[in-house]
Amino acid sequence: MSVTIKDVAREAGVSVATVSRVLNGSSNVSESSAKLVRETIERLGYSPNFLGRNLRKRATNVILVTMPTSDHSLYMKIVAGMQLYANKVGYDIISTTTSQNTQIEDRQMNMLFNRTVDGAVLLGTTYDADKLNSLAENYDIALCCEGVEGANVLTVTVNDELAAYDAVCTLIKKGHRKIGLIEAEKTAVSSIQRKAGYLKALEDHNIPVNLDYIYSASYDDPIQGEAAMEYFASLEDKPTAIFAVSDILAMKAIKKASELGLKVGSDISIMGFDNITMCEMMYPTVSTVEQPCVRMGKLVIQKLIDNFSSSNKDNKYYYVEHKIILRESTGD
Amino acid sequence: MSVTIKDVAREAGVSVATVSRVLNGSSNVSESSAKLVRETIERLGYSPNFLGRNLRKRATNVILVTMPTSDHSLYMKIVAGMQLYANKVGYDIISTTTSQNTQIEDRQMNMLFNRTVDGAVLLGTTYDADKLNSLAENYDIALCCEGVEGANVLTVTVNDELAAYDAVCTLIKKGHRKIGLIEAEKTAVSSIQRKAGYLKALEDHNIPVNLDYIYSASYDDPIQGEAAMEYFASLEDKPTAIFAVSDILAMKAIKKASELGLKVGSDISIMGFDNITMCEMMYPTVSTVEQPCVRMGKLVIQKLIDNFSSSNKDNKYYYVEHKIILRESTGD
DNA sequence: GTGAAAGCGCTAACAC
DNA sequence: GTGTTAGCGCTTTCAC
Repeated sequence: MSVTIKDVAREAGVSVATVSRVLNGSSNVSESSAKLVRETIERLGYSPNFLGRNLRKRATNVILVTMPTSDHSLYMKIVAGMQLYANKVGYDIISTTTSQNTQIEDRQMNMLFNRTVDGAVLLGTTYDADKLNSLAENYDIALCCEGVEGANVLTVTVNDELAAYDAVCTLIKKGHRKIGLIEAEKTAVSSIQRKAGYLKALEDHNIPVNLDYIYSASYDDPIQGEAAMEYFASLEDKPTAIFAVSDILAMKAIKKASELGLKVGSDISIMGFDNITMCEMMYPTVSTVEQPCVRMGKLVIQKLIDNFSSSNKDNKYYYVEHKIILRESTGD
Repeated sequence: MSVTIKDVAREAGVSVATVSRVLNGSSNVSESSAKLVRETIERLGYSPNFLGRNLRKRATNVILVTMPTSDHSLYMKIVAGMQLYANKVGYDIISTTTSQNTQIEDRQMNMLFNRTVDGAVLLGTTYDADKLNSLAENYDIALCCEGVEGANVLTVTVNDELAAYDAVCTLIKKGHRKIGLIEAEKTAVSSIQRKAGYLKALEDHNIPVNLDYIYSASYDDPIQGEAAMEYFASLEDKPTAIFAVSDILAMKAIKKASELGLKVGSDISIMGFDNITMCEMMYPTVSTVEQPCVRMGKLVIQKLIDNFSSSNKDNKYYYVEHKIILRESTGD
C-alpha cells in the first residue's frame, strides 16, 4: 500500500495539517518542524496523491491539448512550445489525438467534464461554432492554429491571409506572374484565408486571376499534391511558381515535379506553409511560411491560464507573426 | 458550480448510492429508478467528477506514454495503435515528450507517484536499468520500441538484429557486396542490435567486414546522415548500397547523394529503418524496415493492463514482427 | 432494491 | 506555530 500524508504525520510526530503546510510551502511552520517533515517524507518515499489534492483544490493544473493527427510536426512543435511555458508556471500539458473523429474528440472533451483537466486547447477541431460556444460557456477552452468561423472562443493563429499574401508577393517579386495555388478543404478557415491572401497579392500587382491556376486539394490527403502538380504540368500555359497552403502538399507537388523531370527551384518554384521539420530534409529543401510554434504555444497557454481565474473570459482572436523562409524550392 | 451526484440524487428523489449504481452499471437497481436517474442526469447535464471517483477506486484508467520527441511519426503511430486498443478496453492514453531531458522525464514520472495515471509506457527513456528496475518495483511501467540493457521491465520491440539482418540480406540478394552502415549512438540498444544484424548478414554471405563502411552518426542529429553520405562518396572504393539504422538518417543520406549528383536507386541504393510516413513523400521514395506500430502499441498496452491486476508482474521481452518494404531508393 | 454512512487522501478554515 | 475537523465527489460495504 502506498504511503499517505497520515503516515508522514504519524512518523514525524506532527499533524497532517503541518505536513500539508510544508508540502504547499506555507510560511506558518517552524523551520524545525519543516525540516523534520521533509526528512520523513524523504525517508518514507512519500509523494502526495494528486487525486486527493486536486479533488480538494478543484483544480488539476493540467491542460489538455487535442489535435487531428499527431503525425504532423507542426502540431508537435506547438505542443513543445506549450509545454515549455506551462511547466514554468506549474502546469502540465497532456495531449491526445482526435483522428478527426467527433466521437473520439467527445471522449477527450470528457476530461473537461469529469475535471481531469482544467482546460483544453484544440489544435484544430471537428466541432462547429455552436458546439464550441456552448462548451466555452462552462469550460475554459482555446483554439490554436486553426480558427473556427463564428466561434467566440479564445483563438491564437498566424494571420493566414497576410502570411499567404506575403508568400505570394515574394514569388511575384522574384518575377513570377503565373502562380498556381494548391488550396485545401473549402471548410478550413486557414485555407480560405490563405487563398484570400493569394488573390489579394495578385490583385495588388495587377495580375488577373486565372482559375486554371487554382487546384483544390485537402490537408488530410496530401497525395493530392501530386495530382495538383500533374494537373499544372498538363496545362498549356503552365504556372512558373506554385503556392501550396501546407508544406505537405508542397512536398508532394515537389516530388511529382521531380518525377516529371522538372527541376524544382529553376523550372518551377514551389512554396509551402508551416515550416515543418521535413522542409529541410527534402531535396530540394522547401521554401515556406513559418508559423512561430513556440510563441503560439506560449501565448495560448498564457491566455488560457489567465482565463482560469478570470470571471470575464477573454475570447479574443490573437495573431502571431509569421516569417517567410526561402530555400532551394524557390531557387534560393 | 458544477452539478454533483448529490444534486442528481436529490432531483431524482433517490440516494446517491442508487445514482452511483446506475453510473456503474450495477444490476441491483430497478429499471424504473434507473430510468429516472438517467433522465435526471441528462436533464441536469451531469457528468461524474473523476477525481472523486478515481480517489475512491484507486485507479484512473489512464496510461501515460512518454517519448523523447514527438516530432517523429514512428512514435506517433505507435501511440495511435495504443489508443485504438486502450479505448476499446476502457482506458485513455495521454502522452508527453521528455525532450531527452531527465528532469522533464522525472516530472512526468511523477504522474505515476501522484496517482494521476495507472501506469506508463516509455517509448525510449533517459533512465538507466537501475532506475527503471526500482521504478518497476512500485509501479507498472513498460518499455516499447527501444529496450534498455539489464532492465527487467516489460518490453515490446521488433527483433532489431533480425530485422537489420533481413534488410542487409535483401541488399545482398540484389547483388550488393559493398554495403555501408550508418549506425547511431553506441549506447542505443536498437542501434547496437541493428549493427549486429548487419555484421551477421555480411558474415553469413562471406563478405568481409570493411570498417571504412561503418559510419557512426546519431538518431538525434539526423544531419549526420548527410555527413555520412559525403564520407562514403569520398571513399576510393565506394559502397554501392547503404543501410541506415533510421529512416531519418537514410533520408538525409539520400538528400546528400542527390546533391552530389548520384542517382539514388541506381548509382547507390539506400535503405532505412522504421517506415515513417515521410518514406513515401520523398523523391525517391525510401525502402525500409517496417515496425508494426499498431501491433506494438496494442501488445504493450495489453500486457501492461494485465500487470495492473496481477501480483506477479510480467517483465518479459516481447518481439513483434518486422517487414521489409522495398521502394525506389533501392531501385524497386 | 435501496439508503445511510464510512472513507479514499488531501487542504483549509478555525481554534488555540 | 500547530492541531482538529469538515468536506471535496465519489464508491461500496452493510443493514434493512
